[in-house]
Amino acid sequence: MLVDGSSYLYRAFHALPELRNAKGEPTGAIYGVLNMLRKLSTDYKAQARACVFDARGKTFRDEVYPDYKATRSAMPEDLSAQVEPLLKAVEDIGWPVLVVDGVEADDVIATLAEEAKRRGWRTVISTGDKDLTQLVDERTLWVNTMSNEKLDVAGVAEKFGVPPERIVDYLALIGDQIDNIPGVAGVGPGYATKWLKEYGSLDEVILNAERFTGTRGENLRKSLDWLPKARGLLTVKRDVPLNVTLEDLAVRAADPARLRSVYERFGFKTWLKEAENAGAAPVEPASSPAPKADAPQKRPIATVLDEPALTRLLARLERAELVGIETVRTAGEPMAARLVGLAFAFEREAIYVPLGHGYAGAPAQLGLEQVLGALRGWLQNAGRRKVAQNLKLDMHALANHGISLAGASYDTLLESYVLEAHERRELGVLATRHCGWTLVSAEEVAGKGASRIAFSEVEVARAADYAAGAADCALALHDLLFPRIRADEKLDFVYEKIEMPVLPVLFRMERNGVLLDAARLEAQSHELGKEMLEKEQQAFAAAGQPFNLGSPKQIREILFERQKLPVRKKTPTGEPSTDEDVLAELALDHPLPKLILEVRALSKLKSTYTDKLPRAVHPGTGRVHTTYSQTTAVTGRLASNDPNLQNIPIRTPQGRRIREAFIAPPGRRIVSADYSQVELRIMAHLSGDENLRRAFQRGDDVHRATAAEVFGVPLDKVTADERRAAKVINFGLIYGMSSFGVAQNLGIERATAQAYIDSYFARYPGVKRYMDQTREKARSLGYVETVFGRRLWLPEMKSGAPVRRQAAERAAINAPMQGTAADLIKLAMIAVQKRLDEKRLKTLLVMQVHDELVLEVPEDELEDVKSSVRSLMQEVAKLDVSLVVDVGVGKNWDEAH
DNA sequence: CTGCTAGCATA
DNA sequence: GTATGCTAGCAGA
Repeated sequence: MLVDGSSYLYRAFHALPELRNAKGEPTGAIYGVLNMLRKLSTDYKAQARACVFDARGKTFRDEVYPDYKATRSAMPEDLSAQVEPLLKAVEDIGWPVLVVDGVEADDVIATLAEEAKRRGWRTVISTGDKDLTQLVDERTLWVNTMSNEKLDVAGVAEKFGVPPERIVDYLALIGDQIDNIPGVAGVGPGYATKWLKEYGSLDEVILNAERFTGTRGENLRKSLDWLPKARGLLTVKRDVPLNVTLEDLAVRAADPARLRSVYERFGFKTWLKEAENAGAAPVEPASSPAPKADAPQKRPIATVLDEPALTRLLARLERAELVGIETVRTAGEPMAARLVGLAFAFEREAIYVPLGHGYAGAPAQLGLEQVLGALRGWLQNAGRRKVAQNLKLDMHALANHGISLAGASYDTLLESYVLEAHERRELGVLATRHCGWTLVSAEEVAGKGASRIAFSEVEVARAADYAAGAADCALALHDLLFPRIRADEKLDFVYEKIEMPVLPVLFRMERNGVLLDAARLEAQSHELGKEMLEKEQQAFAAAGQPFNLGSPKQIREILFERQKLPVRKKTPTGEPSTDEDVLAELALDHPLPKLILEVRALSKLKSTYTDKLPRAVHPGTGRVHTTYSQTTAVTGRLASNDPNLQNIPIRTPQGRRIREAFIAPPGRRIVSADYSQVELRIMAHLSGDENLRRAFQRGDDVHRATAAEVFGVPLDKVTADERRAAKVINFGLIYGMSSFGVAQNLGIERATAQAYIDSYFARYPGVKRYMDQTREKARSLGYVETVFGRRLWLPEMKSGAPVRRQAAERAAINAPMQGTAADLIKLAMIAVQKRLDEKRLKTLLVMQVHDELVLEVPEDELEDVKSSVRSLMQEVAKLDVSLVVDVGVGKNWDEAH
């Protein structure tokens, strides 16, 4: 029995929830690997066994291939902290540990397997790594103890389409992402199998390389020199020198005292109890949940199909202190969703109420109207508190049926966002990470992509597992996450005073939508189309042939291969770039790049905006309803999608015309209120820099003021170029700039850019100090904060890869400014909506674009709204620098600017 | 049909 | 240099 401990170490670390013992030391990976070994001990009765780990440092593969594993990132701290304790623990539970200097676990395993083979023994190799299937033969079995997959010779042939002795050929063709060994570009498992079946072996494929057609054939020919090397790297060594024999690995009984002390040390309570029962108890199977001290229990699921059950449900809902809810909805936009079922979790039970399952053989269900009629009072009662994952979606689904959800007190999506903005937070992911649960996913019950079925077609029992499980999980997650927020004054403020209160404001904005002049956009589409056609013809003439202007690949061929224009930069995949910067530069000397740029600009406007926006108009309301994501941007900003209303063009006159189509209905006006230079003002506040604060207090044009300081000229003598350079520097500061970026942006030498930056920091020493402190804080604490205490974690600050680390440093500089601005406008939105409600105004908030609020205002409310929105936004917080808001009014969004 | 890349719109 | 979302093209399966 040969176990690849290293492969399980990584997989266990990532697959299991974040376990810790009482001392707070991470134990998840240790638990996972020990669990694996325990399971193997019961599944197989071996006479010799070993658990093998990779040694640190270089191996022969690094010698022959310097890029080996070069793309692998450093081991996370929580994992590396577990390695040494794990090695000891494995020994303590009675498994010999092998770590051989300069040799990878794979090669040690292969060498021992070879020795066993010589002796005629049968061998089981347990690993998560498919590469080792190359060792499978009549007497050698490959098993993955995590997934329970077992492969013998026939199994390997079936899974990969090639026998074990061809696995290295197969792997060489595909390549290995993890170990940074390239294969043939464009060849995946499908083609690798096909080729090896046709030609028999990699050597034959290489010999017949000329016969392969197309891009894939060309790629194969490019890889001819490399493929044998790749195969060499992927072939395990079966003859490494070892100073152990199979006799040394003979299985011995574990020492009960050592077992107990291991389990005790790591807090594996179930195992400890079992070990204390003198080894008589059976070994716990691998599939049992992690022994997490405070892991919640899943609630049993029941389904409500008749009136008495509904009556009982309602009575219990009315008594429950807090209820987890989940709506099952038809797919598509939130505004169009219809209810298919409702789930509730409280006390010791999770309940599913199917409403619209209509497949053949579906059980008789209560009517939608009947159920909503019965539950309406509870759903709309603000005193009955609810929690859900992504409440806004449930609010929309219910609103579509005329129900206004009240008492929506907690949202686990927002709780995770406040606590761990940098982590993933799909419900299933949260369930695993925090509860150690595996949830039934929507994909599992309804399928995905084209084969997805409507929830109304899903079996009631399966939908119940899914929906009641989700409601249950929301309640359980809340119990775990909310106390962590309450315990931290800053996070409590962000959750209670910003995120939860802005949620209903966003909901209202989404339902309000914005009125669109679709006919106007369609007319613009038509014009843009005509213009594009003309430019396209000119481009074809300049190229001497027609080509697809939307294809960077074809543009590359025309410009760099046929016309031999110089390659200015490469894309991340190594192809010559044809982006705007490159084409703009080439356009100085050649006609074609300019035409391509012009067509691109037109095509972007047409395809993304004038063609698409009219189709986004909701048939019921005649307006466009975006969805704001409150938990996408790690900095605290909102994101807008379906459609994105936060990237409507403004810079070019042609683009601006699209804003003319965002209109107010008769008798109303569009009002736009935007914060002026808000991020720079926040920087002035955060840094306390006197010079910068003074510029804002005096009401100076801040870019002009910066130019005067940096270039040492009087304010009224600043040239346009100097102001432009100062503006680039100011923005650069917000983004954690480098001299390289500034130089590129201004088209100047790097040294000159550096001189500007030095001069800036000399004139604004407070800013310099602030930047240094922020970097230092991010490094030492691992996070940065906004003025209001929103926290952004930056795990990559400690990355061993300089590029990643520097990117994290720039994010650390930017996040407090971008994030504080996001906090400010969210607070302002809450205040504005509150006032609209209190004064019973008919004004609607219709859009938010990061530093701008857009409202639709009845003419008789204009004066009131203009002044009150301005003052609410300006007074939303007292910073050391005053906030300035510009307000504009118009019949459309463009005029309002 | 699905997922990725290149490119580009916003603050 | 920060933070996003969307589209067309294209290759893989």
